[in-house]
Amino acid sequence: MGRSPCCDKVGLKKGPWTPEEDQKLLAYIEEHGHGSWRALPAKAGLQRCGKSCRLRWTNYLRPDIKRGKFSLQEEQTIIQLHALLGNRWSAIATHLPKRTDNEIKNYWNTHLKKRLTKMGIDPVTHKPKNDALLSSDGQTKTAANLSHMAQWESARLEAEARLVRESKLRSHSLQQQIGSSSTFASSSCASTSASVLNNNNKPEAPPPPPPPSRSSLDVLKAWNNGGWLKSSEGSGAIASTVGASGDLESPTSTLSFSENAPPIMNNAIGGESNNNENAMPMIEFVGSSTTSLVKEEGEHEWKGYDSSITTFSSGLHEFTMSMEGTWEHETLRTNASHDDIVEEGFTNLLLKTNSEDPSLSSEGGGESNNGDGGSGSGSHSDFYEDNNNYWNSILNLVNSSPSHSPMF
DNA sequence: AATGAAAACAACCGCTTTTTG
DNA sequence: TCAAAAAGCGGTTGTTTTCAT
Repeated sequence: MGRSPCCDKVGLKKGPWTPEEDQKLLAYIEEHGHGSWRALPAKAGLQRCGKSCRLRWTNYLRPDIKRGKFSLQEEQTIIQLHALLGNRWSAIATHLPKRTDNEIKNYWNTHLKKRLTKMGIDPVTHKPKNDALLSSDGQTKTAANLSHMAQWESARLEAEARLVRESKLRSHSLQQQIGSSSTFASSSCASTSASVLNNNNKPEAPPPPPPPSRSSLDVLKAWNNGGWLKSSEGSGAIASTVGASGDLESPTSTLSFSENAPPIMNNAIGGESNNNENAMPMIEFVGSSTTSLVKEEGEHEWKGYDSSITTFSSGLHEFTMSMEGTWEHETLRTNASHDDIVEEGFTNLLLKTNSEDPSLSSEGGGESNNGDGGSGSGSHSDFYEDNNNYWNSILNLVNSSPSHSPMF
């Protein structure tokens, strides 16, 4: 059937926006809301296509976005979430208050990607580039398994997120039916502003449903709280313990999975078959993660990031890790250039081996229930620990996402 | 001071997904 | 139910700025 172009391109201006154009667009939206983007340019007296106006508004003119340099914390967040989510910029953006996906994407492409590359880390896989050189069996195998694990978990989280979102939507519509109103916290920046401004035409329009990544977080949080394992142990029903820990506003939702047989991973870590129960490598973060983010009222700058000791255990491994040392940027900040800080901070974050900190050493190798002990288990390779540290830090990040962020 | 290269940023393009009538 | 419109999203390109020579 084909689709009509978003606008007829004849006579429409392209390229950078002028202050005058910005002013026109701002003034029009402030007064009328954007309504239909297609119709907006004519009404606002702009020689632009509606899509261009929408992008300009979404990425630059909206009052609720922050411009300017990314903080170290933001950079860390981006890197960690990119490791988890890949190039899903909009999902990443929901974790960074007031930042747009476009800005994050650009920042990644122009700064962070290069920086990681420079550090010898593949920005796509977030693994050291010399993987290939990790010749021998165990390490390569471990790397492969971790990669599988990450991919599998990512896919699983997506599926989870969908289900949780659907569940919440149902829950929300039910609430609406019974007259309950506005239990939603603000959604993502974009949808928030859009929903507000859309009110011009449809003042009664309900706020948009929470973004999927919110659900992803919920799942992670639930998972992180141990609820995942606990609830899934018996029946395969997965109870999302959202809100159970008291740090989330949304109601508890319970879902059931028909697929009680998750995709079989190419063995769990270490490649051992681990009884019947662990066709998939469950990872449990045994709840001592005390990481917290403190956000100052009125400004969305992370003021601190407590160190934490997190026990990381999978069905096969258990580690106790301290994130201490990772967040020393406040000190570093005073003594080094931004890039130096980042180099240091990220290097510590991503590559720091446990050898520097006794508490980082794998607790008894953690492999208490690992009968394998084979490749890579005798001594955790640095790579292995690095990976766990890395992924743990990602989940710590997710776990510590403020419940009142726009994400929620 | 001039110039070319690299970096950074802003915007566009085109595809996909969601919404609406 | 279906088609069109709108919005979302990620990749890419074009322009501007900065830096090195």
